[in-house]
Amino acid sequence: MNKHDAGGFVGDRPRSTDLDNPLARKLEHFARLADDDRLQLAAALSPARTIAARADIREEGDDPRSVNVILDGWACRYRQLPNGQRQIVSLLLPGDPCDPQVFHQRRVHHAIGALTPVSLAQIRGSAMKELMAHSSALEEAFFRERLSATAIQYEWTVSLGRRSAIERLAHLFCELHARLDAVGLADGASCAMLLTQTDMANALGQTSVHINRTLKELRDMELITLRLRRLTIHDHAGLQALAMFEPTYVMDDEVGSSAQPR
Amino acid sequence: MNKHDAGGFVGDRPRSTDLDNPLARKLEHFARLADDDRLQLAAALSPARTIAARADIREEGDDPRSVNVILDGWACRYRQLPNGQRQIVSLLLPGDPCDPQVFHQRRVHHAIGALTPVSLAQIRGSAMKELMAHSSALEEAFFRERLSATAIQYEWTVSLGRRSAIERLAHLFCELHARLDAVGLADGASCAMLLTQTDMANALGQTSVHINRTLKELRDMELITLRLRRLTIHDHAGLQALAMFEPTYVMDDEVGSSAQPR
DNA sequence: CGTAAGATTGATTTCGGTCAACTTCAGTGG
DNA sequence: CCACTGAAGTTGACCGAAATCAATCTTACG
Repeated sequence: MNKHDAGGFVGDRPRSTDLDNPLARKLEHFARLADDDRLQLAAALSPARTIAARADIREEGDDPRSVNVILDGWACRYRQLPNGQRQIVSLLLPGDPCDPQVFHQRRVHHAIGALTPVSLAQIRGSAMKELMAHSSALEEAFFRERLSATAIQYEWTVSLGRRSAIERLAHLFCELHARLDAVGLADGASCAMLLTQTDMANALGQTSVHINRTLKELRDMELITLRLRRLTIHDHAGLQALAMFEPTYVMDDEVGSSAQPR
Repeated sequence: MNKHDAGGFVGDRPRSTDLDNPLARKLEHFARLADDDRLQLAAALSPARTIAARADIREEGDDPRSVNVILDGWACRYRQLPNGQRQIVSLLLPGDPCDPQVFHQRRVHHAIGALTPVSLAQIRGSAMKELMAHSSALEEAFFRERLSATAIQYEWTVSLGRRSAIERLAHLFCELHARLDAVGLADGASCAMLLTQTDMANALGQTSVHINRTLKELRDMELITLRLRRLTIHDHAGLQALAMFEPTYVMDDEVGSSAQPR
């Protein structure tokens, strides 16, 4: 599973940067990649480093175009208001780039924090440019990945603005399941759910007390169960209808995702 | 509710694509442009077309990388939920690109609508690439423009999630004033305010009735006045403090904006 | 100058927040 | 192996900000 002369110089290649990383799996949804594309991509990923749960992810390098990619674990982009309130602005799952560009603005307006232990790899800006220049498939894939992230961000605005508590939570679960499914991390109707109720509250602009009650309501409606950090969706169609969730915006791909019942 | 398109082709005037367009003014904040950069930029802008107030802005071409730039008027990105509720996801002001890429996703998940009559110019994808290739200043400027738009989007999430009604409205006013100021459209402490109270409600996830009361409260606190589609900020520091507004995320530039008291 | 969109105001309701107590659970060390 | 600890989750009583419903009033403009 190892190859050199991948157009580069990279000598030693640790395990984490192998061909089957979550970023590659995700990009497959956005463009049909050639074997060589996957090779180049894997070669561009720096060795993984690990961040402890609840620690902030900080930039080290100085290259504003470089991209940190999550290989394992969950993280979030968040903002802490002067009055102490916290709002999670986006959730970052395996395969997601977590645009460290933000570290290059004058003042950091939102931080990136690990919600669980996180393993990260970096693609340098120069390597990124080369990837895009060499492969139009990769260029297309990265371009559409950005569109997808943006669409997800817009949909969060819609949730916070116009969805009720139960709709919001339902929508979050639909989104997370779809995103995890896209990188092969959903197991049929179930997937990991690594957020605490307080995290959910910080993401959905509510209190953990009310999340708890809403969760109970979703359980009582027999739409989901949530046990041992694992979410199971019993009635996918029902949950999506309640959430007014339209699955296509997450991936909007050619192939269609694997575990989308109904 | 939406009228049909304004047919386009209204009095094409190369005038609008002159050197002093709002996009150029905005980009100046992000990188120091040479005369030649401004020239190239102006040349890349297609003749302006006009969209009627309350009409949707639709894509015509087929080039996913092309960018529509607002030259005059206000628009918004919005989403209409199946239950009829409307949420404005972002506001688009003169100088803002309104990423028509969205029209190239399978299903359009959010539309772009004119809030006032809008005049638009387009930069083709190929022209865009050339601009970036020829001038690293323009490349830098467009790159940072994207960062800024993203930061604004994140801040909306924070507003909807964690700010109270009056804080939200105050924050919106601070943001709009800063953005208009950056393209030379603020006049000291005052600027145009082309949103109806219903628009504000749709942007801030509230009802127009409550916007009205909140507006009154802001007036009573002598922070602002709003008359004849014009906003005047009487106590900039007070408004910013109330909104927990941190001006730098909007532009975060070298030069600093012109009308930022204190 | 008539009309419709927008703005204003009051009365009432409701969803979600606040406060507070209590339980469960995972991990740690004696 | 159990006792202790702190974080996470659960539940109840009460409160309050914003929604809803409804009735004007004002303004822009054809």
